[in-house]
Amino acid sequence: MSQEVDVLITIRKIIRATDLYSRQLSKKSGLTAPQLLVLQAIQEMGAVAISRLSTHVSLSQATVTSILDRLESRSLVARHRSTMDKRVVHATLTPQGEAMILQAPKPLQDVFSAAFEKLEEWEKSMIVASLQRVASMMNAEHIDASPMLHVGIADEPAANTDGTVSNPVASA
Amino acid sequence: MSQEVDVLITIRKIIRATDLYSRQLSKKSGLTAPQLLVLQAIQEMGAVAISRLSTHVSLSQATVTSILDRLESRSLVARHRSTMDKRVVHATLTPQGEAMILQAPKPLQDVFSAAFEKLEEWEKSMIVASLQRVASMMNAEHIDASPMLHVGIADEPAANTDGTVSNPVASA
DNA sequence: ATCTTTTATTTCGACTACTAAACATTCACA
DNA sequence: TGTGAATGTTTAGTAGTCGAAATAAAAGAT
Repeated sequence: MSQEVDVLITIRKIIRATDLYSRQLSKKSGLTAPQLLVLQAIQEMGAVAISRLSTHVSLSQATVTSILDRLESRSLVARHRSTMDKRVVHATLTPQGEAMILQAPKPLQDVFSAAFEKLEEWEKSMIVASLQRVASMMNAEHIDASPMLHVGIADEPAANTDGTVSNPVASA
Repeated sequence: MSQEVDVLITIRKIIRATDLYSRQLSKKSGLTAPQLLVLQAIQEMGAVAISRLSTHVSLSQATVTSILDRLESRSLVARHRSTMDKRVVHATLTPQGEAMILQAPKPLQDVFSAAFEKLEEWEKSMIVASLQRVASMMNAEHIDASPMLHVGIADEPAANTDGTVSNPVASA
């Protein structure tokens, strides 16, 4: 079987495993993977604008907003409108948020983390590099670039004529 | 930032790219990736029970049901209750469904393949190996381990040969 | 024959995720 | 200074996704 197919199948598995893990995480700690990811990003970056946050975690602003809604309703994060620029909203961790993050499982399942940590440095780097390569190959500009050449219906050019992804988060 | 987090974030990017591609597909052809996948499966398998369908496309029955709802509301597929066993529902393509499938683009494969093919052999191998490494580290048996349904599968001969969590409906 | 278990599908609730559009502000510049 | 473009966030609407619970029907057991 071809390597391309291997790649796609494997990606499918990873996506599925990630999703299942997220549900499992949620059952255990009350936080889904994206919620935890956002929480950690805030911890890392301090009071941070939503837009920076969304870029950092590779989710659209709208998605981050809805994740923050849930986190805020549970008092794990707080929003503060910036006084400098009143368009901007900064997210911060509440003490409960800090506490939550400390006791929460690691972002990927413990087993994965443990396994990953044990790898040789070169292998970890290789994995990170490979994933990033795949991500960039699948990335919007590529997807957008040669988009539906094979389509039967190619009635119009790519979604965005300017060639960018039309999302507010901008390229990754 | 830790490599572990890099891995997570990169996976998110890959998931996102996949999703974006599906939306783009939907704009062009009116079908999202999962819808197309289901449609193709029906074409391939003829009048097919929902459960067989869901196994085939690796989605839960609940998910397939909701996808079918949309396809049915657009008259692309039809459901027929089996007369043999009245619990069973068979899905079939309507003529419109057949027509749709003929002019629909292929799923992600082609786009990705185009980029992938251009890589050096060593790089392709590296990517495949890395992805598989990740998938196996995230593997179903680990994920399946804690939820609560590790019924008898504790030291089982592994979940599935393909590494996916066997259909939740079937297991347990 | 009836009661119980198993199997097939749908419904429900929750979450992630996106785009597009609505708002609110700020900025640029005539 | 005023107006229109740009920027940051939220809202609205649609999909996909799952597990769990609800139905419905068939099979098995007593």
